[in-house]
Amino acid sequence: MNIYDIADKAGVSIATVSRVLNNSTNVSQKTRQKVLDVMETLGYTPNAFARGLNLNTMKMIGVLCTDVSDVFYAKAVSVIENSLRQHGFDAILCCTGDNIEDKKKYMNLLLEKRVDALILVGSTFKEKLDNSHIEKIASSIPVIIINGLITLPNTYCILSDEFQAIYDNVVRLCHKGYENVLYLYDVDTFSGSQKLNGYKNAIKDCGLTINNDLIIKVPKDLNDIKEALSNLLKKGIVPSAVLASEDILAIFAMKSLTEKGYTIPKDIPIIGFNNSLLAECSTPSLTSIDNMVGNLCTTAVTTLTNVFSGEDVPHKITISCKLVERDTFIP
Amino acid sequence: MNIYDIADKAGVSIATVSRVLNNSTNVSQKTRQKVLDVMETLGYTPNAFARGLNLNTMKMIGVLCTDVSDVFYAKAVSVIENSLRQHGFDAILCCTGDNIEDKKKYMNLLLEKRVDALILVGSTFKEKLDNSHIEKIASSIPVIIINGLITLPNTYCILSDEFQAIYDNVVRLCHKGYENVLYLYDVDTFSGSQKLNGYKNAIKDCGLTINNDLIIKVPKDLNDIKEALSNLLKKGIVPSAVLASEDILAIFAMKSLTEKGYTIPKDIPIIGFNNSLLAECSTPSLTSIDNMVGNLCTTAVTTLTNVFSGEDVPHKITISCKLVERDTFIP
DNA sequence: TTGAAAGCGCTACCAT
DNA sequence: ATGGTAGCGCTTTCAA
Repeated sequence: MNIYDIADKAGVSIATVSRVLNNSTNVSQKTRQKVLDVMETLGYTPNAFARGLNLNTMKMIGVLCTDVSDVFYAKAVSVIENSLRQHGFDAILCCTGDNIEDKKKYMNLLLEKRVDALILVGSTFKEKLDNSHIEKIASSIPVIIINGLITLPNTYCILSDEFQAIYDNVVRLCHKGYENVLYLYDVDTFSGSQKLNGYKNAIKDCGLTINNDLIIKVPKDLNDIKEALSNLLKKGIVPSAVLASEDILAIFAMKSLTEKGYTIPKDIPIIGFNNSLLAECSTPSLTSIDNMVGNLCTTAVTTLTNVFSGEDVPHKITISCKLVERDTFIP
Repeated sequence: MNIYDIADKAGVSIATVSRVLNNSTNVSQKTRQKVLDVMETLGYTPNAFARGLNLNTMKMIGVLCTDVSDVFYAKAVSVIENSLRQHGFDAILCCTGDNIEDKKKYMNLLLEKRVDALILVGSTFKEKLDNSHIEKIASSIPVIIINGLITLPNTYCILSDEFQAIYDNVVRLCHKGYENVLYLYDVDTFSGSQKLNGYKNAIKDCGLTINNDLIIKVPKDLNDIKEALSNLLKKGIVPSAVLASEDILAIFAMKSLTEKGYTIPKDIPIIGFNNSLLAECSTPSLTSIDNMVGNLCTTAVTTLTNVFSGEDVPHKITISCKLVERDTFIP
């Protein structure tokens, strides 16, 4: 069934039907109602492809992340999807995994689907790397990057100030006398390096020297973390506090240290990052830095709609984090 | 830029360009290469809307769930998206929330986008309720339902055998002497009632009587659960074991009971459901029933592709769960 | 206020 | 193997 059928039954032209469909003002109330009635009784649904072909948009946004099953990305995608919908957009989800070639491939697939924009969540693209590809995309549609920084025309970055958050908390720990702060992280994304820099700068600014044994890169796996901590302790190094780039790392560290006889937080306070559900579920519950993912994502969508409406939009917006106090560290 | 531009530059007709685009065999190797070269140098991207208008498909599937930020749905959506992509489909994500009117609205939006099928994850629709709406949709596109049961033409249900899983574990607990098994749940979805029935039937089949005080419906909130358990204990009822419809409920119950001086699992063993990351993160780690969400979702996608290729597909596929043993209950 | 008709960019059928 | 052309269902301009 199409616009012609409706026009026939209603005794008007397809132009009029189209006008009704698009809420055009130039239709008499009587005609409009007649057309609407016919649509209703026939159960007509406009064809979005034909519409898209004319308007060159189907109001769809491509949302890319490495993996929605990760709690952080899941929350982000959830908020993004809801905000987009409130603005009349659908979200095409694309979980790319870590491989950079796959990412490019998937971006191209989304481009072929003629999405109106791309939102990259926690892109693992680092500055200076592979910008050519993003550049090509940004030349045709806006690209919003959440927790990633790329300086190119038509790209907009929404960042949580992870550098500052880590910096502040390391400084705080140092000032409370915890000078051997162990830092755990797992990936070298933009976000990852921001955090790591926060740690390093804080250590320096506290007048301490960076001990590379206290900076451990380790996968999100309990056994790997147990092993890493065993090795550390074997070297005779006992961390005075632990800070992790993600809650799960902090929790696994807590489990490992508890197993080795340390009491958390009495012996070793621990701080996680993301303030995820995991933080609430662990025992003792995990003090964690909240990266304000909800804010980040709604800001991203607002930014996007502003771009669409031709407003002057800043290239970079930074949102501060906040510490959520629970049992593993009380400031 | 369109197919005409390519045809011009390559000195062929648009028909030939279209053939190259669609990998038709009736093109000489020489012509094909020439056209491909032109496409490459001009950076041509075919217009999916025009293509969709002709073929009446853009190879997109609507994926509905209440909320992707929930760990279970996140995992499900992740697997579904990946499987769909392997079959050349994109996933339009739609988080509906719990409101049934919203669900209907969103389903209609997806229909308007002319998706090729709908996958409902953990629908809260109950049998006999609101089938008319699904029926209408299923009359135009296939509807796959994960952990929900609706018997209608062109609907296909992929279920995890949650009834049996709960049943078996309650029976197991009873046989080990734990006769006052507390059952915690939070929602009355199809899935929810399957589990509850499993509990009730098991209690009966063990020759015990159902004690309604031991069946508690409570939100996924630590304080609510603390309060519910306090009330239970005040009545003088101490559960001999706890079974929960979701890991998070089990974990909060564990926290509450630990706080009240009980030792888990020595005093009270606990079993969760979903085998989520939370189970691994809690202390002690949570024994949990794995609902095989990965299997469920890949089966759903396979089922869908079979429907598309016109194969004879069963209306209902049930996949059994399995108990993953950790520290809170060792059978 | 309404209608006629020209696209939008592609696919697929029919010729050649 | 290639080209011509009629749609696909809609929006939008121009006329009336």
